[in-house]
Formats: sequence, structure tokens, C-alpha cells
Amino acid sequence: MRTQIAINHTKPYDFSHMLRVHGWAALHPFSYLPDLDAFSRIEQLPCGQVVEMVVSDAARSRLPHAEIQVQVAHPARLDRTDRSYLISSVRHMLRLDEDLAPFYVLCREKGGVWKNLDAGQGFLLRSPTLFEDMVKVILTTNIQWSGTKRMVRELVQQYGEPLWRDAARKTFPTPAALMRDTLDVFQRKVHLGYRAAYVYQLAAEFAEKPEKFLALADPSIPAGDLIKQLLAIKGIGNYAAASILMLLGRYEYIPVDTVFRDFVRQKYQLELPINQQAAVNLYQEWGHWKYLAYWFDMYTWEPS
DNA sequence: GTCCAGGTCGCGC
DNA sequence: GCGCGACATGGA
Repeated sequence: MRTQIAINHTKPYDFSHMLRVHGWAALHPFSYLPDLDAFSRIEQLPCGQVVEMVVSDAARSRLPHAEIQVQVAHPARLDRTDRSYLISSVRHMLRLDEDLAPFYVLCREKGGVWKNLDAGQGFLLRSPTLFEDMVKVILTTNIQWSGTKRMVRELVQQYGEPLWRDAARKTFPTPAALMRDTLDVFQRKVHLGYRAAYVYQLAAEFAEKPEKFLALADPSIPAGDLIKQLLAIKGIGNYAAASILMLLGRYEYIPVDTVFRDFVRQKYQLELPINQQAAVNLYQEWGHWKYLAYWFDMYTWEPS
């Protein structure tokens, strides 16, 4: 059976750009489908069936407005709960409810390479759940991107739920799924290095107190308070906390890592060793939008 | 074989 | 509060 769902919205949204610039779609259970200008994802629905959804933009030639289209192939019929789950998770992944208008105002004032971003750029992909995004961020620390992809792949293969028509493709594991094994067994099945204990402990906390993490999505909590709460979690330092904040839809902090340091050193001709505070201050004028400013500063930069 | 990665922790000062 | 070595693993 096939189901197609259209998600309408009115804001400028550059779907294609989102897919191209953000590596998140390369991590399982996402797949980037460049030929279709789409991504797919394996997901378990409330009814229990595990399906593949293909998400694309039906109006890609008519920027800036996108018409998000979700196609699902499934073995049994979908009920109302499944459909609303699909819609809400896609809206979350694409951040359709985020308002980047204040950022675009700053971009227009800035001019130059910034002046065209308001055609719907800046909606960085995220996972349906905070758990998945937090695990993935931990798996980007002190490792190359190829290593991140491998570790996420192992996690999905070992602990995900299989797709109904292709058991080799699986969902991202729930915290409960990881808890079915002891830490010892977990470490043997997936090779996360010293990060295994961090991921396992995070899963345990999510399984025990999911509401504690859901509370982090509250937009009324000051970003600084969120950072403090995130830093209290083992395995999450300044870089990871700032990255997770972005995935929560808050762009006030810049994740300072080797990529950031290398970029600002080259573009702004900073001398080694990099003064971290001075580097971050380059984006001070962007206020609550520092992360997106840094992101586009990097992706629009062409080294001479 | 050797080095080290989109960092973080825990220690000693 | 700040500097520094250790940390698991596999790709480069």
C-alpha cells in the first residue's frame, strides 16, 4: 500500500538547500537521495509497522515556497494516529514551525552574500527525537565524519527495528532498545570507543526520565540555562552543547571545534594560537543567530 | 606501522 | 578556574 501526504506551509523554505548543506541526512536511518532531491528515512509508526518515508519538495522549481511531500510504502493500512505522527515528525525534522524572519532581517542589513538567504535557507535538518540527535552529536566528537557515519550505522544495525520489506534497513534505536543489553554487551556489539558509556548512560536517563529531556524544548528557557543542563550530561562539553542547542532550534552559541577554528583562522587571518573568545566575538553582532551566521559564513566562503 | 579525528573528562596545581 | 594527559576505535 502507498500513502502520500502533502504538508502545506506559507513561509519561504529552500528544501533542496537544506539537504545539500547539512550532513545530517547522511546518517542512518536517513538516506540522502540526490537524484530525487529528496531524503528517505526508516521509521516505526505508532501502529508498530516499520516503514520507509520519502520526503521531497513537490514545488522545487517555484522557490522560495516548498510543498513538502511525504510518500510512504506500508504493508498494512495507516490509521489517523500514524498519519498525524508522520506529519508531526516531518514538521519537526524540517523545522517548519521555526521562524527565521528575525535572522533574515539581519541578513538583509548585512548585504553581500547574506542578502539572498531569505529565500528560505537556514532550516537545518534534525532527527524526529532529541535522543537521536544527542547520540549523534556525541558520536561526532573526537572522530572524523567517516567514523561518525560508521558508529551510527552500527547502532542502527544492531538495535534498530527492521523495515517490513527489507530487514537490512532499520530504525534508529529507542533508549529502551539499548537498555535490553548490559553495557558490556553493548560495547561488544557497537564499536563506539570510549563514547559507548556516554551513549549508554544517556539512553538510560532517557528511558528513565523522558520528560526531563522533553522540557529542554521549552523556548522560554534561556539558552544559557540549557547549556548548563546539557553540560551536566557526561560526554557533552561546550561543542556538543552548542550543537544540541542548534538542534533544539536555538542558535545563540557556536560549537567551537577544529572546523570552526580552521575556518575563522583562514578567513579572518587569525594568528595561532586562536583566541577562542576573539573568534566567537566575530559573530557577536548576530545576537541569537550566531550559529546560523557562522554556518553560512562558512558555506558561502570561497578560499582564494 | 603510526597518527589522530567536527572533544571531553578528571586530575593536579 | 586553567593546563594537560588519557581515552577507544578505525580510517587516513
